[in-house]
Amino acid sequence: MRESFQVKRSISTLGREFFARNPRKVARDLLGRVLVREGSGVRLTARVVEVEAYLGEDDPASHAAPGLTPRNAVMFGPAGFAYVYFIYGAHYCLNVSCGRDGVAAAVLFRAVEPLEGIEEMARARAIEVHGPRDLVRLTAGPGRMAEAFGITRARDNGVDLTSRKRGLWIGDDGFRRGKVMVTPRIGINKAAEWPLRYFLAGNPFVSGRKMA
DNA sequence: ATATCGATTATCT
DNA sequence: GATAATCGATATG
Repeated sequence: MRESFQVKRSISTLGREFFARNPRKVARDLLGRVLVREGSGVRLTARVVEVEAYLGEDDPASHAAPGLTPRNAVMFGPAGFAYVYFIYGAHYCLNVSCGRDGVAAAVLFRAVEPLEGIEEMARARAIEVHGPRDLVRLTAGPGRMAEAFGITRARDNGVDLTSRKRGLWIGDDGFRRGKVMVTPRIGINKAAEWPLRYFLAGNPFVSGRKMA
């Protein structure tokens, strides 16, 4: 069977070494990878199209800026683990820890493009998907994609995203990303100019401004 | 298309 | 007691 006839490609996990690097590099290389939720019912998969790097204690915008606390502990630990926080009394957001054990760093997942399990995601979001507009609103934005994947702090904070054991992981399906755009991060007041937001140029599921 | 605003709570000062 | 890595609704051009 020729490659072009293949509909579903197998997905391989990303190893610890992938995440144990500078968060800027991890952020850029995460674009085009696949977020997977499985283990209870239908498998959910979605392509990562927008992320932001958070540099740790020296980054005023990072939750790690005040130093180690119970909330941000995962970011100070080894790379490849889920840091989930709750914000504005309403939304969960998913990050993955990066860099060296003992040094805080993370990448925030801001938007994904749904691949499998769209009906399940819509149910989790409590919205109906009819046109392309609704589809974008399903997973474009950190709070939205977290809700679509049923991510909560109680359930997912501290989960090892390099392992399939807990049913939430990051994989590679062989997709070759196109052009990457870099802009300042969204929704922050401190260090607002730092160019640490990365997204796939032209992808409709990217949230916020789509120009550099 | 851009702007402004309210909701709602875990977390830290 | 103030703040926040957001979202959805409403208002206006």
